[in-house]
Amino acid sequence: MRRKSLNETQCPIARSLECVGEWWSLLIIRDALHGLTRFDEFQKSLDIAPNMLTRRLTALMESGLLEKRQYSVRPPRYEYVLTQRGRDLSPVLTTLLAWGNKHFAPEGPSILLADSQTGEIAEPVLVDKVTGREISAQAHRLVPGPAASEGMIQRLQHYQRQWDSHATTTDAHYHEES
Amino acid sequence: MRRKSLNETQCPIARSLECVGEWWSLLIIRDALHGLTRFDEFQKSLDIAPNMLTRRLTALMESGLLEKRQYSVRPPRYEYVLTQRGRDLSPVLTTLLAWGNKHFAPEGPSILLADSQTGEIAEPVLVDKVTGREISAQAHRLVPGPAASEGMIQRLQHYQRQWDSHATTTDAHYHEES
DNA sequence: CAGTATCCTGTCCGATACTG
DNA sequence: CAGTATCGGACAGGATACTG
Repeated sequence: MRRKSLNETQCPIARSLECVGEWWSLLIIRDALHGLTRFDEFQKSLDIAPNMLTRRLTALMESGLLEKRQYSVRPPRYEYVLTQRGRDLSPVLTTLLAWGNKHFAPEGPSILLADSQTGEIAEPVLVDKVTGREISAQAHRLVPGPAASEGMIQRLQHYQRQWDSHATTTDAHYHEES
Repeated sequence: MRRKSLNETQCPIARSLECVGEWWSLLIIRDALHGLTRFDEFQKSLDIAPNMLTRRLTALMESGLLEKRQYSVRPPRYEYVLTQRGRDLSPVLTTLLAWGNKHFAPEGPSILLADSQTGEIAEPVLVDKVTGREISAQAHRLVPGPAASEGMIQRLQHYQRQWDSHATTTDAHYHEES
């Protein structure tokens, strides 16, 4: 395949990007999460060339994020629906949305998340379901899982050392940036 | 620029992807979050061609995710450190990690997130900081923010209709139409 | 060590034309 | 409406050589 280094990588982030790294992928998933299912809905919404859309849809199906379903026999018509795997990308898109709102919306956000019942604006935060505490670089760290290879363990140890020294040496100027 | 449709888009997800859509970007940020700062640390960790690394680092600096800082005068040496904007990508990477663990680790995850104090495995979930409830497609929806254009409002209304019909046809029990 | 300078290939992506 | 076929351009990404 294209990037040999990744096939050897067990890094789940790299593996995830293998699926949704291409530019349109996440936007298609975004629209699918919004309920779009048909070819021309996607095309109009994304303003994407039809051949590109075909390619991306095919790739997403091969990755198991979308399923093609026939909804009409005559004429034969298909719709593209999210699998569970695709739906599970929702938190990724939500955090991406929050990040974009925070950093690329000088005149205020144009899209916000709201509670369906109360209508109140929601503020998405990542927390540890076990302890309820907010996930942070200080309070959490990465550890090797059951399937970690020897190389991965080394890598994580290396990271840990890097982070330790980084944290102690650069803590000072963290606070002086606005 | 390359994708004219996106410059017109106010979608914060699209704007975010404008920054980190390229393939290496998020992996570099991942390593930077782990404490890597120097050119050759990145290069060894990512196994990336040096010219590509230069290009990506430059792009990330132009997007305001990284800063170049001189840490030695003679010989002149620079390090690449995350800005606040770059550090704020951490939740995105964490959710991506969780997604990868869930869907692309048949023999179990190779990397997990753990509580630094207790060592307990953490389970990242996205919740609404206001209500404390978990963010879900059923309990939350997207609404136009203060800077939403007329087109964006239309778009969100369109999404809402799509989602309603989708929800009622596929999961009738979720939502009684009022 | 920390990159820069070239050159090359793959492919992402767009535009257009066409089909059942 | 729901795509497929074909062509071409831009650029991400790779390999290699070279520099202070």
